[in-house]
Amino acid sequence: MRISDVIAAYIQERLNEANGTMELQRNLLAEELGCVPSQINYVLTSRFTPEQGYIVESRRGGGGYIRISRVRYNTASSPLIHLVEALDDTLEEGAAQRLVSNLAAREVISAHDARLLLAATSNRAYRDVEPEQRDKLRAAMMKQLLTVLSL
Amino acid sequence: MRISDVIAAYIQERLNEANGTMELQRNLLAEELGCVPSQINYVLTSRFTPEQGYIVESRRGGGGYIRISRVRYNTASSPLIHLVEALDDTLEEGAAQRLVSNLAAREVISAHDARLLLAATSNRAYRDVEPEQRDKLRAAMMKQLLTVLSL
DNA sequence: TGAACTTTGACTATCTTTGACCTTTGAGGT
DNA sequence: ACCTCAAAGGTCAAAGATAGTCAAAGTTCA
Repeated sequence: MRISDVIAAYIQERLNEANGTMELQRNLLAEELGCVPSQINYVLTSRFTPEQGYIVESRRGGGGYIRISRVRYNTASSPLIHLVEALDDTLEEGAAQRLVSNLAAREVISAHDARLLLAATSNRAYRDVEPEQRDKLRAAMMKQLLTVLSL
Repeated sequence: MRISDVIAAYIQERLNEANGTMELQRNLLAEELGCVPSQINYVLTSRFTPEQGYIVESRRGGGGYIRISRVRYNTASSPLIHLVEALDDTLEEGAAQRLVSNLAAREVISAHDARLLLAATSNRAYRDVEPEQRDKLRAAMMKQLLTVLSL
């Protein structure tokens, strides 16, 4: 198993326990999990982005910390609407996969719909599209589908 | 026996053992079976396509993998399988719409899934794709999605 | 014998891990 | 108040680990 996944799982776990917000000390956690400190940053930038519904704040110096919070979606207005607006107009395959897994993990979409979204945004369906156009197509596709799901 | 057949047989075997879904590591398998890694791709693209009832997903980089799933051939979903096999590799927007409506009317797919399929195969999402490529993309997309629906 | 299928390998794309070097901040001494 | 500096965290690029693409060369078969 990738060490990145271990780190991500650890953070998720603590977010669950603590009602959606947690703090950690980078060097301590790195030592505990047996990785270099900057790997924590890698995990944060690749899997806990605003696009995926997380806010990361931090502070350096003595008593420094990294705070991670899950954005709370109030169920009144569909979180998907905001997400669609926030999405860039280009989306890489890996980013799409992470986004979908995240929505499924947070039960914003069903596992069934997640499979469809994954298939619809995978490069496998895009063989006849110029590689330079794929990320734009993927973004447009994702927005279309999320919009349908938000109705 | 062709090496491609050996690879295909190996995958089938493991799919049988494992209830229709398996993961492999390309380089490891290539070494084990004594072929170049790209030959695995050849086998996957020639014999494990949606037309033949398979979904292939993968991930590169450290901890990468290739996951192959076979659709279930239960009677409820078999109309979809036959349909995917029969579909041409080009599909116009109107034809896609009629196809989806028809499937929904016959209750082969749910109204919910029908809305997603329509969105995913509508020209609205295809703005960045060369017009000449759109019908091929639409066909590939339809096949991927119908295959996922029959999983 | 020509079209279709298979085999290979060089090159590319993507994701992860690591480490050297940089910046910020609070604490304590003066 | 001001200075200094150790204790955080941040950045970035290189190296490592996988998988994907493509076209040339070889093989098979109707």
